[in-house]
Amino acid sequence: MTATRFELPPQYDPHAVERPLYERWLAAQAFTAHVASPKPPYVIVIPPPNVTAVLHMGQGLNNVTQDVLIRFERMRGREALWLPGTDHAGIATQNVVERIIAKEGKTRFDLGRERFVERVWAFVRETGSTILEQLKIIGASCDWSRTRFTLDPAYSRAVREVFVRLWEEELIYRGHRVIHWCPRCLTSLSDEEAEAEETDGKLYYIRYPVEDGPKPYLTVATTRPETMLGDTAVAVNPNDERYAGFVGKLARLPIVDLPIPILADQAVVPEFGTGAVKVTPAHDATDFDIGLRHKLEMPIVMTEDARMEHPTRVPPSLSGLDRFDARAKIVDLLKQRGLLEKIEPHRHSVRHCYRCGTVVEPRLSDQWFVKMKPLAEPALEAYRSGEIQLVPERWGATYQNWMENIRDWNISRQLWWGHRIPVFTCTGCEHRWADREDPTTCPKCGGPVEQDPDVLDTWFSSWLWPFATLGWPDETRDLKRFYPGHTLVTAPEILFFWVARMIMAGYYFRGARPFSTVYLHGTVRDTQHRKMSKSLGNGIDPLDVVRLYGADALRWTAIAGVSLGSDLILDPNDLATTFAPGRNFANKLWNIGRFILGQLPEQVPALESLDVERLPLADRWILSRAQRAIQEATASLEQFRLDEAAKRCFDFVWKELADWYVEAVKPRLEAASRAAPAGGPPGSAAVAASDASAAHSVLAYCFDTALRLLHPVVPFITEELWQKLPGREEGELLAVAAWPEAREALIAADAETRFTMVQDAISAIRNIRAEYRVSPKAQVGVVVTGRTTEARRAFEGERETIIRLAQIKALRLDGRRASDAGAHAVLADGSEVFVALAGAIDVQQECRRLSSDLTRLDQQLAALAGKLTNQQFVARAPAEVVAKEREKERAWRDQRQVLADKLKSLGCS
RNA sequence: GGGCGGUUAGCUCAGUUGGUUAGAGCGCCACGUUGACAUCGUGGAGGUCACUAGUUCGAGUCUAGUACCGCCCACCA
Repeated sequence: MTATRFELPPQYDPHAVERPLYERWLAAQAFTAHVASPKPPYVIVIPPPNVTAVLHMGQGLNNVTQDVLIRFERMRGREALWLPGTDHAGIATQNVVERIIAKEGKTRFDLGRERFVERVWAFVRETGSTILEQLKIIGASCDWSRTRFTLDPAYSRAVREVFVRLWEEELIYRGHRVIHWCPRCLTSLSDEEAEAEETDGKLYYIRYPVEDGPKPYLTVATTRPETMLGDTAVAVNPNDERYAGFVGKLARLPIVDLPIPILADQAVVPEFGTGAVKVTPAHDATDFDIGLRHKLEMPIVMTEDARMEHPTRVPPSLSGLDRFDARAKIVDLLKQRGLLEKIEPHRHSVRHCYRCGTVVEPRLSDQWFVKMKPLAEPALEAYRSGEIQLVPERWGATYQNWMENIRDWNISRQLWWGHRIPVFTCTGCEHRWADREDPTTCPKCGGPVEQDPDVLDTWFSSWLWPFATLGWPDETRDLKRFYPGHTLVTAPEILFFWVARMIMAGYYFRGARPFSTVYLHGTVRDTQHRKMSKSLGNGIDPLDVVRLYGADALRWTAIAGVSLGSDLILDPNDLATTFAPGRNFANKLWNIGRFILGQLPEQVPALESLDVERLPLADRWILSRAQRAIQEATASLEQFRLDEAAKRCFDFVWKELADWYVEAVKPRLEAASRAAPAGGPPGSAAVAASDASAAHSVLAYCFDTALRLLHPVVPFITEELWQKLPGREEGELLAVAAWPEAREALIAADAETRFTMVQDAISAIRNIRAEYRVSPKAQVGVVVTGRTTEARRAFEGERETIIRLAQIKALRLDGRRASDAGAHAVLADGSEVFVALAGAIDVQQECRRLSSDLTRLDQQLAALAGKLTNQQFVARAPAEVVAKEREKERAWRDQRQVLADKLKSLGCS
């Protein structure tokens, strides 16, 4: 925006200022953290978005929250580092590129591993910076000079180092067990990556014929009939007397037509289903354990993409069928043979792949696991001792529960995109080891070596983010200066995936917490409280919001619209309403700025040069309110109550500065501009000028303070306006300016009380005018009678304010009035307001008004009297509470008296 | 099955250790363009704080239970 401060347009135009300002911040390196600076550090590492991601509202909320915190701490004088970057996101990214080449009619197997990975790299190089650029658009003050990617060579070295260390410490092992397998992504998943979802399914009761048993068959219940092709036993609980006679006999597995043992195992719950369960060791984790205990065979009867296949167990008619088609067909076959007893509806949880939603298939395979118990202990202790705090605190129980019941982590993925597992096997002597370098020959026998084909779980690299981004394992200057970090801001969804594991890695590899506070914000939802998602089509594109209403409006809604830990509810069908508060506020701020900047001379005297004690009441009031705003906003930010901080600043700017102070000070400013050229009575010009000059100081100070306080939430508009304040030096930036400090000397409780009386008087007059429908143009006469000396002084001091804000012609403060034709009001302290309305007044209406006030007061007084005559209350309540109630009663009685007198004098019945 | 959260104005939500007449934004009604702002101003209407019982001098706030909504965890197949 090139306009000078005297010719700003009446509407704030975010597009004209945002990009140039961001460029300016970058050019000034305002967001760059310095290793050599003497300031105490404050570090946030970004939750790295997927490298292929485009910004969505959840990330908008996440990043704006981080930006508020980092900007606040930067202004407070800390060496603030917000470290940005992206995650290679193994499965997700591989899926994206697989979809792209699918359009060319190819699969990754057509390309081969090397060419496919090259293809992914090309894609990442092309699109990988998209989301980072989008973060700039919403104003994120990241230190872009430190941007990291989890597949950077340096970062990959850290991943490899961690793997090898864990290997050396024997915390990594090869496990042969049933894991979660995604038949679409063709990879194994960790327990966390297989999301349970309640589903309405069916429970099939199937009869397995029994040879020489007490009965000719045994009925088992299953939700997955197709797995029966892999059954190698039937199990019952050892204490289940119903089946005692069956244990040790053989059942005939239908369709496959094989004999399988009936055995007893503790894992079987007698109450569920029939109490007899089919055992499929290769396709069910519990059955696998049973299989181990009873040394059963464990045939795998499905292909990796979940089609039925087995040389002897799958009959030709089922071979090659998808598992769900096979299920239907098997159910038919059982029906035909009279072996299907019944089908019951059954609600149970089914696990799905967290990346593609496919139903996960439990599958027996060999994978690499990390032993987690040794890692979890310090992480658990960190929470218990308070070294790491969760905000809101209630997530602590969830964290603790997970840590206490932690299970080993399957870290191998059958993918191509990611960190290849650095395990090597000699094809000669079968020696197997993990290596920091790529070996060409076996160190034992010199034979040829093969590397493990799998890659590591993406989270196995991101759990190192707080230190691998700073150069670990090297003891870099960055690492020494910026580790440990401070605040981690994220959604609870990745508490286990990422946060818990970062804490474990931090203690294990660095011996120190990665951060001291975990701030967990809510989820972005639509008005039906559904999570915003691409598939539901209920999302809001943050960039659309920026285009329509500006980045600050987006930020305002994301911060002021959501309290600590709660979800952010937005209406995707009504962006205008959703983001209007932020846009309106920005515009208000802009116009307050327009007015104030237009008033200020080039040289504004510093506040320090004023004798605060002698300032007009309104000035002392607003200066005091500014201190409160500073104190309260700062305290709220320190407690992560960002919405409270934002709203407190909003109220200061709009409800206090604009609605009252600016209006109160206008007469003085006008008087000065009138007096200056012509001159009135001797000396009046000088007085007016000095009054105005003081007002300039107060205005400049309050506005400057407001801009500083609001900058973390709405950085663009505040910077733009701040730049236009007089006295700005070349190159000065609000982004790195000092956070305001409250000054005790400016706090004036008495001024606040007295100005409140003035506000009450004005409101009372306005109320009467509205109620009697007095035209705004009608300049009525008003008499205000202060009850106390204090009140009278206040009204006298702000006489001009009352006249102006209540739109009145004549104001008397001596209690004398021309007639009784008018409307009355009684203020909280018993002061009286009389508005002369000769002609317009309707005595009946006035009576009704006053009596209804009286009735209300009487009701309140009655309730209060009940309280005060209650001996229990007087005896048990704290003395100050009782005193407060007594004081209240006195004030209400005064008000009542005044009202009653009025009614009497008006002759109301 | 276990654990956690929510239920306050038409809508979205505040209400921090129990203590003024329960608040805000948006929406609604009335009036109004006075040179900062109609993306505005002034005034107003609107709430038995989900329900029940309890603790207490006093409960939106604490306790127990009920109902509905949501989230997390869990090897009952």
